Amino acid sequence: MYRTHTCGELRSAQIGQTVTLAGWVQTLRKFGSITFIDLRDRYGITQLLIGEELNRQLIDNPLGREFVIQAKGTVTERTSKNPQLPTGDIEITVQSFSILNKAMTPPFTIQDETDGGDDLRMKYRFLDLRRAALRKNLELRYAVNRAARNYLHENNFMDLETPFLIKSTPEGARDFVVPSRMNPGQFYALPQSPQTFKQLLMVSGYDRYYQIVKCFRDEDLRADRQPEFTQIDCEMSFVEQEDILAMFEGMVKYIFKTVKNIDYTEKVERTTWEEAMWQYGNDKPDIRFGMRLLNLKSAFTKGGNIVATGELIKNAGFGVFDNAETVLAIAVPGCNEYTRKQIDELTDWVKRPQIGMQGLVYIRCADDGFKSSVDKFYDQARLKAIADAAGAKSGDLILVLAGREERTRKAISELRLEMGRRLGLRRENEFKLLWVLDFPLFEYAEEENRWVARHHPFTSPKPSDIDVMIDNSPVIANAEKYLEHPYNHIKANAYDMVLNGNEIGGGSIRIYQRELQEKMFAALGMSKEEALHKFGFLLGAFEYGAPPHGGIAFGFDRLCAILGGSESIRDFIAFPKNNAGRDVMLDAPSTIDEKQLKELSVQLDLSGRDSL
RNA sequence: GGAUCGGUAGUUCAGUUGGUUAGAAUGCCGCCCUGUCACGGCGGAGGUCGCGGGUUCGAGUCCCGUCCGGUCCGCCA
Repeated sequence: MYRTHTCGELRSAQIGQTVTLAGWVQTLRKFGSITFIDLRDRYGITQLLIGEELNRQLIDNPLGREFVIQAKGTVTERTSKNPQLPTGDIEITVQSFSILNKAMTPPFTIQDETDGGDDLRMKYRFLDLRRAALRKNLELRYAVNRAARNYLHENNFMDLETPFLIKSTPEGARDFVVPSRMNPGQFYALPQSPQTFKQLLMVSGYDRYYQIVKCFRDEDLRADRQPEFTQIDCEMSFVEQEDILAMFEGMVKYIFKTVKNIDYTEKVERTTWEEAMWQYGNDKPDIRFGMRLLNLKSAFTKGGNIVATGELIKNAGFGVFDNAETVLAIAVPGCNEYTRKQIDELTDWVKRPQIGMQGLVYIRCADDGFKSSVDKFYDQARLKAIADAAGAKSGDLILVLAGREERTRKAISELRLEMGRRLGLRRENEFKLLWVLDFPLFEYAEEENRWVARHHPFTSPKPSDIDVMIDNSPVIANAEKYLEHPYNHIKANAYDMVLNGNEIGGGSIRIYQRELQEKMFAALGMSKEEALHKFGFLLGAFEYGAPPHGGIAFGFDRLCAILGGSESIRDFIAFPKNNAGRDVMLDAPSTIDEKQLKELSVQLDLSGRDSL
């Protein structure tokens, strides 16, 4: 037997017992004739005491960090206890020990505060994973996994596996492809999600399906995006949107309770996509704080009333505002004392290429009036009107951005998040859920001059919009005026769940009738033949009794990262890829040899590429 | 595809206006130490300053190119 106990479980209750432990040497502390060893495993750290006699063994067989050893000894009360360790009241007075395996000195310290950089830790991921910080992340991941499974199991969902080698359908993200040896010249694709399979399972009558499953997308990476990632993928039959929302806010609340012991009792807030864009400039707003947008150029709804804010800035001779497509403002609470330097710094912040604004207008609100960078153009009365419309109070600082519609909206949305962060309004241990509903069904793809599905092509339109879709041609006659095309206003039965400004899940009520699905494919510019070739199996299935159905998928890695209080999902994946999609430990991807290529009937053409 | 920051000891970093033998901390090695737990004390080893080219009497430092890594935009739910 290698061990009788783990390194995390012995307490003063076991004093006197003879035990055997096995683990890794975290640290050695030598004192002439005695040595202390912190022995570590997955469960914790226990101190070993090597006495005078045994200590001589260490001269011939010296120990080092990360050696794997086994030690037999007596659980003893410590003369000086360590309150920072759960096992800190006891130590093992070692009677005998043996080295199970030596270890090279690790390239970085295996401690909570490691001295290793990201790249190095990625290369030696197996060492990094020994650190308690990463271990806790993976434990949290497993806890979320179990909670989701428990909840879904209790609600009659069935975990059904779907294939990874499937058919490429170039809609949405780029596919990873796999050449087929037995079918020369042909390729499988790895699934971007099990979407069509779960819909087919609904047709088959498995009315509640789920899977915690890997999905693959060949797109550029981010801190919160990996080429292979895990989804909690779910689908239900005989449901309307309300049923799905209720079921899955239930799941997220259950995960909160089980994993974080948080009672999320309040109702999950809801907003429409349009409202979210108006109020936050963003379809995944962080609603832990207010600071909503004021549109100074066009009308907006306030308490059901349309307020024509355009009047607030008109006819003042300020060209920047007059010529801008849109002018958006936020009232930052308590910041009217920002110095010139601080405002200059903010101005530089919005001028960075990632934000891309030309400048920043400010209005300081104080009891004795307003002070702004546009005093030349706007008198006190008008500044007050703007401040009132923005809901600014004395002591606030109003920040205004002007420019092209989309860019300015994105910029003010980023600025709002940045100010929220600076003011500490994005509290790490506060969790706020939000449903964003009624997404547009289509999105205009400029390069292709056609409509693309905003969610995916299986999403159903709102019932009231079905006729709009049926009765109108998707053809965009005038690309300049795509905004006015009826398709631009069609809303989908699609919903996203947003947590603290992160999209954690999204789904829709699906199309389940062949005719409407065909219309959808046609709207996306697909010919009948093409649709049949790509999705004939699904269209066919819809003719054999497809039930109404819908579903949702949660980004599992991202959910774990947020619950763990981290921005980066890499720390919650055992073996992640780096920024360039490489596994630096395996050094993958890599070239394959000629023989393999030949078997696959694949020829490489790397002309025009800088390197392999 | 683009922007931006970084690459100096095993590791994390400092290195001023271009100027002697490139530093610190930590890790590693050796000696001392019976109560430490970030142990302590003394000593030591350890560098192609990512790579290539250029400017200069002289380059870690300036310029050009390139590779690698982080973050972001585009892309992607």
